Amino acid sequence: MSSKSPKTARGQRTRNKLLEAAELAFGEDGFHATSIGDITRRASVALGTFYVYFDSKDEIFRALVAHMGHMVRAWIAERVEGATDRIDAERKGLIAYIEFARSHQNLYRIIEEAQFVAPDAHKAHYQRFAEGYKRNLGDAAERGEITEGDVSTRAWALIGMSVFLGLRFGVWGTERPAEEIADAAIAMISEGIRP
Amino acid sequence: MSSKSPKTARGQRTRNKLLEAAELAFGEDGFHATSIGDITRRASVALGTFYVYFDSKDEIFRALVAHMGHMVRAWIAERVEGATDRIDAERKGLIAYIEFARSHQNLYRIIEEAQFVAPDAHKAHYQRFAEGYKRNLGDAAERGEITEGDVSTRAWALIGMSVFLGLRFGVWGTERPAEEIADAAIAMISEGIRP
DNA sequence: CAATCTTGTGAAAACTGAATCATATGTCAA
DNA sequence: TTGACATATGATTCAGTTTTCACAAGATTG
Repeated sequence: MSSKSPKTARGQRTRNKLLEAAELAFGEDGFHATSIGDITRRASVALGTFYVYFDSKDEIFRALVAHMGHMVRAWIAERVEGATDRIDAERKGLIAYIEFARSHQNLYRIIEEAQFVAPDAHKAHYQRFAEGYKRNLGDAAERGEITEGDVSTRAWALIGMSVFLGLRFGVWGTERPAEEIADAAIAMISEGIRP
Repeated sequence: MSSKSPKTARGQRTRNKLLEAAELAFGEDGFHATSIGDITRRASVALGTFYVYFDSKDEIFRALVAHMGHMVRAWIAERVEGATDRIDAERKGLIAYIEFARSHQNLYRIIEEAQFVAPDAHKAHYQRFAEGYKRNLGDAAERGEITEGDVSTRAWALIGMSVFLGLRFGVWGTERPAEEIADAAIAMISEGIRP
């Protein structure tokens, strides 16, 4: 019952303005360096208006994490669509992840910062990811598209790989095409590095 | 010239007490939720004493990140010693990393939180890691212990893998032995998942 | 065009915690 | 024992922050 949901279209609009402003502010300056005033200033509303829609800074941050979660999943699902097999899907998924990091650096940071601002939300985010991964890997193994193996370890390893490649080649530097990175990484995963 | 280094053994002792207290406090409550008072209370010194040795909260945090960096590298180097080849070294290194996360959860968190508190220190930490990785992978490929491939992508992928496996199976849960996780992950990396 | 509901306002209250500083205490060498 | 320097103290200052609240404005309904 915490967040007060708007009853009219105008209210909905204002709430959205606040969410968009918060996304920018948190993404650029981080959670702690961002004040409610920073958010309302960007949204061009008065300070008090914030508390019409959110109970606290924490709450808007959580709302943002959930929102980002949907975005990443939708972004990737869209781009993995039509993959010929699991390995192709992994490749397309990794390209999508790096490109998401690249084009949504703010959202990417917010998800990572959640580890310290809203640990439960962060954990839930990655656990949801891991569940999907495990199911996909298990199904693929049954269909014989990949070898059998510990799906849980594989899932978390692949997630970590994606997150760090996204950080390094999506956020810190964008000098190399996402495809190139994904091809190298997926080659390692699919063929292995043993000669 | 910023941090005031102690001139006597007593001073050195107090400085260390502060560092240890800060490690506990930051590890348990996070950077922002920890006040200087929390640190000095744990160290059993007065508030003002903090500023005898450190210029700011930021500075002690950075000192801690650097310190942790040394610890992880030493911890891993010690445990990788005597590996028969690169793949064996990767396996031993991953076990070591997960066990480090498990037995030094505070330090592990501090390094991760650095991404938002002292981004440059965080970046430097992982870049240093990546350099070592790249060199090792390159050398191993030359010796024919592993296939040729893009060392940079491989390095960052392996780092991400380690970090997330450390988080999931070292910090969030310790229900499975580190060896089991490492074996599964290294099997994937060395043999690949293509049937 | 009231009456009523929702939405918007910004000054001010209540609070937080980092950093300072004048002063006190400990240590040691001459 | 004295002087000089390093170390320790914590109340106070200072620069914010979040949150509240009494009121104003806008929208909608009968």
